[in-house]
Amino acid sequence: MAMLSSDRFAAADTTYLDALNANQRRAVVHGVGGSAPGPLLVIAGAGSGKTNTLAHRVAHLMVNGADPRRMLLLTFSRRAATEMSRRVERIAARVLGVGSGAVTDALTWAGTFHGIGARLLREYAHQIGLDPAFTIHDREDAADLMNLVRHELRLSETASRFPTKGTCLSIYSRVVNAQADLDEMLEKTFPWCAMWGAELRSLFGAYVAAKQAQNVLDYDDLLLYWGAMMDEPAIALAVSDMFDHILVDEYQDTNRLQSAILLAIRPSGQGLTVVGDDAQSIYSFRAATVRNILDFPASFSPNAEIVTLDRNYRSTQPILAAANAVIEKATERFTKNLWSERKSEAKPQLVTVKDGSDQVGYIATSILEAREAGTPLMEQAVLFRTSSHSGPLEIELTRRNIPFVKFGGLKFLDAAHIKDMLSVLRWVENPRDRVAGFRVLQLMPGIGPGTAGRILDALDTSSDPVWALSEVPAPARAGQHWTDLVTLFGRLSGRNISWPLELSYVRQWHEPLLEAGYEDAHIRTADIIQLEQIASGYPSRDRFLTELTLDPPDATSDQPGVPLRDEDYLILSTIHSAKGQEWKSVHVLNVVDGCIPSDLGAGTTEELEEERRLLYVAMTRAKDELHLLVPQKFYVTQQSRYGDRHLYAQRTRFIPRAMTHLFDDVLWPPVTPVRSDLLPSQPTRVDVAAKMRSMW
DNA sequence: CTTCAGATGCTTTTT
DNA sequence: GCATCTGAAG
Repeated sequence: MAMLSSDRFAAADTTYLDALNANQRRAVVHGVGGSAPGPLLVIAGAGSGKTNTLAHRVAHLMVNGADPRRMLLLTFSRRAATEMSRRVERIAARVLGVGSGAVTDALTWAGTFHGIGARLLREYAHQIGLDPAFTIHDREDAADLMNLVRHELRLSETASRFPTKGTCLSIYSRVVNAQADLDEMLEKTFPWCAMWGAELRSLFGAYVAAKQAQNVLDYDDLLLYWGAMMDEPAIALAVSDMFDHILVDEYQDTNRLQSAILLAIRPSGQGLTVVGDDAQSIYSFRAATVRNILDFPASFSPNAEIVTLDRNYRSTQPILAAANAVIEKATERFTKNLWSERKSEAKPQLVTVKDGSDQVGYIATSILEAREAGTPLMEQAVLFRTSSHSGPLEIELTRRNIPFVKFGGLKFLDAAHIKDMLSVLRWVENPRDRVAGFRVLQLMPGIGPGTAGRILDALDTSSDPVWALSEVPAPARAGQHWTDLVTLFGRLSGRNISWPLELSYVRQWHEPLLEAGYEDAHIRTADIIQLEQIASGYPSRDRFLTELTLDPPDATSDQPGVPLRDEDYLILSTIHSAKGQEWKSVHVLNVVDGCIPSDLGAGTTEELEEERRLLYVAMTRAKDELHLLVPQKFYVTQQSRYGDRHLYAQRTRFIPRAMTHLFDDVLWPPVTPVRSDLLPSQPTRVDVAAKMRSMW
């Protein structure tokens, strides 16, 4: 990237700035050209060209001599990072005349907090007493480990019921991410578990010890260890020194731990830019706090500069008027109303339907009509609060042959047989990882928790796990599976097989177990073939495991095989996963009390406010057409105590009667007879480890 | 110790 | 409706 040296472009053509409005331009050029720009906060409303502005700033910095390899770009997901790189590429290519890919390749430090954390931790592992070969537990693995520890401590045998593994992990995670006190957190957020304070503390202590013994980190550790690492001045200095510019996207969804890390890298705020919108803060369940944005300016002296982007380029004025009305009722708000010049007569639609099946029928019909009118499926989306709400719709779409891709909810990687395969790889990569080993061993007939535990104990005490495994007396009923596993383990550990060929060896071992263990083995085999395809996109086993855990493929599709097909398809997404996206036409499912706001989220005022912002985020995804669906009756499943039942639903409280004039009221099906075919059917310098332990 | 059957209880959203 | 837990049989 030597060709990006500064002087050559000092007088470069900056016409790309002309396309920006005044505030966007202020954000883009802030401090550029001076010695070091001071901290900058960009409050960017929905659809205000946030990504574009950020991309322009990155490009502008580069045009003015900044080295892209010394830029840290923290985004919310890797999808956002890719999108950002793509746009920077386009702008920079135009101005600098650099070939395609050159810029993106140079922006090496672009990713999520967790992803960047993992990279830095591997790099500095030796200095903080961490084995750089650590493996990473996703949420489910972490819960499994929590469960093992929970049983070891005999907490499952308490007289009254102890919180489940998932709840324990949520509490732990929340405490860590909010940097809060356990007892306070229990009191405030998990009152029904408050009686278990002491037990939870000891559980968490043992959990942390187990993670350390097994050389695994969970998601939270990636931030926690990174943060702790920054407490060591020498390391903090070294890390700070790697970057000239740090840009953070979606700052409203960062938590205290993340902001602490950021401030540790840049106490002065020099070269630091954060972008966010408090009206779109929807991740407080993950301990994100809007205080990060509010407190940002005053964290530095002189204070950070603030630029507000309130012109919306996405939606028509009637859609924006409705969205503004919804968010206006928020009890606490800091950003201004958005405005747009996109005139339109069409108000957003408030569609009342009888029940869930009419809702699905309306959507399918409306989507096909829009497609006939020239809006391809890819320009349309259906959004919902909870992943499971899309179930009936998915059935109907499949029935009508409408292809779709779904974001959010259950992931490809969560399927049991995929986890089985990955566990084999993880166990080989890190034989101390008991969760992985436990899972692999129990796949074989005749091996249950007891036997698996003893085998793992034997491995733990040995310095050569491959040898130790071959010394274990073969469990009788496991038969050929056992000897094959020992061979496989030895082969993969020896690294004699090239990646991704390894995976097909694992498959060969796994196949007979798959066929014996699952009724629908042949469907699952297709998934495993797809897994092999995904694997071929990664250079090595460890990269594959790490990046797959940190950045799992987030879409599932109705058709097996190639995940992203060329043909047209509809987008189904949770509102959370729709963050940052936009479509011409948007349908929102179940805009009724009990869904938005969710029953579970209607407890405290804060939770309720977050649900309001969620509806706001959903509405502001739409460019031209917005349909909010209000089924009058809807079916509730899996409710505690009362079982399944029908509920008579009310329109969401966030759109009271006084607000309905901003919408067109639609009743569906219309009173006129409907064609029957349209009716729906159905060397250690800091002992970070000790620090972690002493927390509990 | 494993395995299976029946009982029990519990749910959002994601890195 | 599902996953998880418990208890009894093999």
